[in-house]
Amino acid sequence: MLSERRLEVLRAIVQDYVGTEEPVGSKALTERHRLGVSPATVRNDMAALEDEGFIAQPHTSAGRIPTDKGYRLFVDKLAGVKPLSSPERRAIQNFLDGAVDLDDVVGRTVRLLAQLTRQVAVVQYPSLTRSTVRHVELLPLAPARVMLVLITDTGRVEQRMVDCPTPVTEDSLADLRARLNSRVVGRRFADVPQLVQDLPESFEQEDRGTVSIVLSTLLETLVEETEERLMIGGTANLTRFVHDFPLTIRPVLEALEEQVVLLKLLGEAKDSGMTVRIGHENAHEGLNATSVVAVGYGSGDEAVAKLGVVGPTRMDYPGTMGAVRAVARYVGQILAES
Amino acid sequence: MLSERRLEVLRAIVQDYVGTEEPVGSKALTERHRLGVSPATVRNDMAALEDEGFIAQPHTSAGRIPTDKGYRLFVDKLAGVKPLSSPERRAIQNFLDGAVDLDDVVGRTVRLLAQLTRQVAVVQYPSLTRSTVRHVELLPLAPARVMLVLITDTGRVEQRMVDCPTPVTEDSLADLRARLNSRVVGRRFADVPQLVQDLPESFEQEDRGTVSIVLSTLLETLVEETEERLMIGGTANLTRFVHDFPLTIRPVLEALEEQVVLLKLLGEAKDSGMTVRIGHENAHEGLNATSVVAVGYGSGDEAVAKLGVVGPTRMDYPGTMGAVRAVARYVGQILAES
DNA sequence: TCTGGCACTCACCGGGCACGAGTGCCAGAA
DNA sequence: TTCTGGCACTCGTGCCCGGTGAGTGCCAGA
Repeated sequence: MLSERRLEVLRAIVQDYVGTEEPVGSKALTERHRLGVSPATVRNDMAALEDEGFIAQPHTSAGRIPTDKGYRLFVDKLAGVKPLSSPERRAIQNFLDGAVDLDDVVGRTVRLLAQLTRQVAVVQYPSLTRSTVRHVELLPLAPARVMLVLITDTGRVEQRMVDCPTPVTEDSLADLRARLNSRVVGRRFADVPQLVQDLPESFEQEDRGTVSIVLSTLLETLVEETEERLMIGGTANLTRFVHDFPLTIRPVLEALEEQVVLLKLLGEAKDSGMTVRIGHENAHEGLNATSVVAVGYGSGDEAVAKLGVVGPTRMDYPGTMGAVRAVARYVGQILAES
Repeated sequence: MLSERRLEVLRAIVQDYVGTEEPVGSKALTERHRLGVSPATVRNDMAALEDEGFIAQPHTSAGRIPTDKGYRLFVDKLAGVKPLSSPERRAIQNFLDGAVDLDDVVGRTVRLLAQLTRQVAVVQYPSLTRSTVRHVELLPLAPARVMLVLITDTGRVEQRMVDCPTPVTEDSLADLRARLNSRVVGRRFADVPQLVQDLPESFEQEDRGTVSIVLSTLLETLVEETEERLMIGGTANLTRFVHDFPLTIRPVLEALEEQVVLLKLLGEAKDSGMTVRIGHENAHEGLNATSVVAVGYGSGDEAVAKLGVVGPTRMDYPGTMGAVRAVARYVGQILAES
């Protein structure tokens, strides 16, 4: 087991490296931190830490930098979550309070998170499957054409065109609308399929074609939209470290463009509590030099979606985690209010 | 005025430079193009072109590269628009045909354009002000709470919450819905304000409060949403030239993150026909090293929005213009069908 | 007006060299 | 046993320097 002081040395190395972006040597370390021992002692500790795989040397006559394993230990044992200052908290609230609709909430959240952490921010739209139905609307556009509009409790709206096999009257449409809503309003999306299962049977023969096609479109929408949407921002922050890995930036940008990858990334995060994935812990190759800090957010106790940031493994973990957690909380509040 | 051959030399320089990304000298030029004259002659022509400001030398003993002015002349006089191959056209159509809703159309368009041009693609959502109303829906959510849903002929849906001063009955809401729709369906958004101007007067005193707040919310939505939405993609393509301007990439990413800047950029493009803005012709400083190729698209003759690409001034103009034009046409068709 | 020749410029490349940060090891002190 | 100071060693970085070659401008002659 590592002694108390060796852990302290690791913490100091991580902190210095995050700050300076340069390998840190034994002498500099004793000068900047009150370790109470000489550089020679620190060197011995460093050798031990290197044996254990927590730090590494880029080349022989250079200082040490933390490895992924080193950051992992730092995050798990050595670092807390740094709470935001109260001016920062006020700023978050003010900024988010101005949002007019869901798109706006998500957009503002992304910008906010990118600005606070100075990294790339990713925010998932509230998931349909975990949301509840606020309203289903059926609009007659033409005799045999209906628009299906789905509204969630989180304010999200989805619409689909439905071509009916036979012309539908305003009356039977109103009937369907009423019966449909009475069954599904307030229920979770995941439960909708079985709630409407027997609905066609209760209609006249002539309307059943229309009813079942409307229902199947509704169910399709649920399935299709389960592949969630998300928004990203702050990609310009990637250029902050372009000087030491100009070639690392490309795979990251590519990964960020693939929603599938990002959704998987957020999906891997735990539902509650914060998840930190460091370097090679990320399955996607392009993100092997980055860390992801993600957390679920929601209007109530339960997470309806996730948000987080993507940055270099060499990031300020306590600060980033603090910002991510704070933003998630405030977004949850905003959603609960609307 | 420049002689025919000098223009030919300029064209050759632009083509070679776009291909190789390296300053092009007189000797290489005569070897790769059948100009029918010696390097010495070309040198004289180059000197003349440099005097006129069409090309420049990065440093004394190097070849020439085109200036913004040189590219401008190339685009205006020397380059055509390169039509796509028919496999490419088929691929576009197949890819766009699979779209299920407006978001999907725009998303696919962005990816397509980024892939075809290997540059950053920007697609504006169909504008509200130039669209027509397909339907306005009013949904009672609570006794004094109504959701306003606005549907455009291009498939776009906007919704707003309305808090009414007094509880509204289902009947009076239906009445308002019917009268509202009879006035505005099929009309252009820009005309809506004056079409509904006198509507409150025709209602009973007790409902006027509700009517006017619904209308004002509707009008607000029109104004707010005039600041359009857009989608971008292909930012990973920026890294293709990271080797010669690693520091240029940052301002570009920053500019791309500001929707306002992009909207202005597209807004400056002509409504019809293609617009090419080269280097310093772009007002925004961050984009001084990039060119923007933009064009309007729409379901009919008229443009409802714009799309385009952002790339280095050293881009394949004929090919890019061809791709942008083709994609715009197909998107227009898709929108017209839905 | 074009061409070949010629002198000149200057970015780029590779080698050699000094510098210095950082290391590992060891003997002696606490 | 643990820490400390000293010392030799490594090696990346920055700098200078000369050679090379692509490219130029100019000029005299066709």
